[in-house]
Amino acid sequence: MSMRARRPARRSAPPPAVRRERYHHGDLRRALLDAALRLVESEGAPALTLRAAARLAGVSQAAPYRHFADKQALLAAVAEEGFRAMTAAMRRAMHPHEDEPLLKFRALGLGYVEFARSHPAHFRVMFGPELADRSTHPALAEVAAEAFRLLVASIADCQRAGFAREGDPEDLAVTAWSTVHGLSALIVNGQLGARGAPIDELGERVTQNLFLGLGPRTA
Amino acid sequence: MSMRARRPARRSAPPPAVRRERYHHGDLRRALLDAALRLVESEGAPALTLRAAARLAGVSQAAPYRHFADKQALLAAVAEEGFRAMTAAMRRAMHPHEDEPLLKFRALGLGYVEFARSHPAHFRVMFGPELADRSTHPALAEVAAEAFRLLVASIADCQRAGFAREGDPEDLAVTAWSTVHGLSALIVNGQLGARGAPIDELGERVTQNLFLGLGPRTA
DNA sequence: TGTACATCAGTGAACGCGCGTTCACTGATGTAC
DNA sequence: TGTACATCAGTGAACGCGCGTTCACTGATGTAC
Repeated sequence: MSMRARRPARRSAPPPAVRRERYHHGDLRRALLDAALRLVESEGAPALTLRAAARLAGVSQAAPYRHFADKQALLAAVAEEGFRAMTAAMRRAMHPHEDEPLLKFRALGLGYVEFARSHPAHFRVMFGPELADRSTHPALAEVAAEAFRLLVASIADCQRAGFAREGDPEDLAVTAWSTVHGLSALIVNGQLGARGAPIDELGERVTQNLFLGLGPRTA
Repeated sequence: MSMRARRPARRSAPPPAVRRERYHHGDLRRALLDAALRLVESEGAPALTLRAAARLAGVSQAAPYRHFADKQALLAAVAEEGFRAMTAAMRRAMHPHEDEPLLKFRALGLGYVEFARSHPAHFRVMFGPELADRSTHPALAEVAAEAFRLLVASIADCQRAGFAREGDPEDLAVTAWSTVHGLSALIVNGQLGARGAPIDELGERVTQNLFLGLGPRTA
């Protein structure tokens, strides 16, 4: 017997999604996703299991299968949320620099690193090997592509303003992405521990170098 | 009863490490490490378990505990081997360019990326979150530090030759490291799949950009 | 407005699995005498 | 050279665990009439 009280339904429209004394959840998919995010953030990626998410959402361990085909599907949904949050964070960071393409570009990079720093496990899920094949997760592929487009556009802006050297912006974008992604990965996995500069400054310094590096060549 | 034949010992010195019809292995530590490397390379990091390594080495599942305190210790040993191999690969790549600091530097970067490309799972173990805390694995910390020193020295060479701009070489090294590490991570985790340039060329292009970027500023 | 019923989101129990680790043990080694 | 014995690298069985997934089921919903 369950410890959950069984009360008669009170209305037929979905509830405010807070009550959980009912047989039907209302929005279990959303609740599972939130639980999964909480798990990833607080316990790390390996703690993200279907069973743990169900537990945290207060439903039976078989319930998630009504909303996610399998574990990968939940993982992909978590990554998708991650890309959305990251893109939003980068946009927020860029916003104050609307008229200065180079500062805007740098803010984007700092936003990327800052997102990784504050959501390390989430970052790992987003870029981890489990989801390397995105062909089965088109929604994930799309949000990831959108983040990349933001970067390419920012570089193209710099080029138009004469602040970045010529060339295929996608090409420069891969370099810039590599730099901020690498810094993020190194920080997140503790590889820069005892290195001279405090972590806070690394983002500044590295993006500063990157920013110098992408400038137009005078030679 | 074991299916292994029991024969009387034939000599007391350690055997050529190939025979395995004896009760004592001879160099089980080495054999377990080799098994672990094989597992990581062929099945990926999650396949690396103490039991699987024991199986592959042909010993009981409890045997590894005579040589590794726990699973982390085996993992750390695998990562250590990885750093050694990577450093060796980079040195090999740099060798032909002994007198051209900038080419040498670039070869180092390409060597890094190439190592990651050809040993993706090993690369993940080396930089993964499981081993983020190296304080308990001093040997691992040392080989990792050596790789970083190689990079710093290469940058200092470039500066001395006037091919790289001024500044703390460690600072520039973190930028360069971020770039090659990021590119490696993105490639290894399949994030650059459909992107324009074939993977082969990405290393060339990105290191070329990096290389331009670190050059002395004329402005 | 009232009711039969199809739909489907949940339940709870079970499956088989492989893992890390511990334990008391035994076989082989090599050293002290 | 021969032997007793301490050492220790292996064995094999077992522990408890949590996982993904499946199954037959039941309770609630909301629609057709």
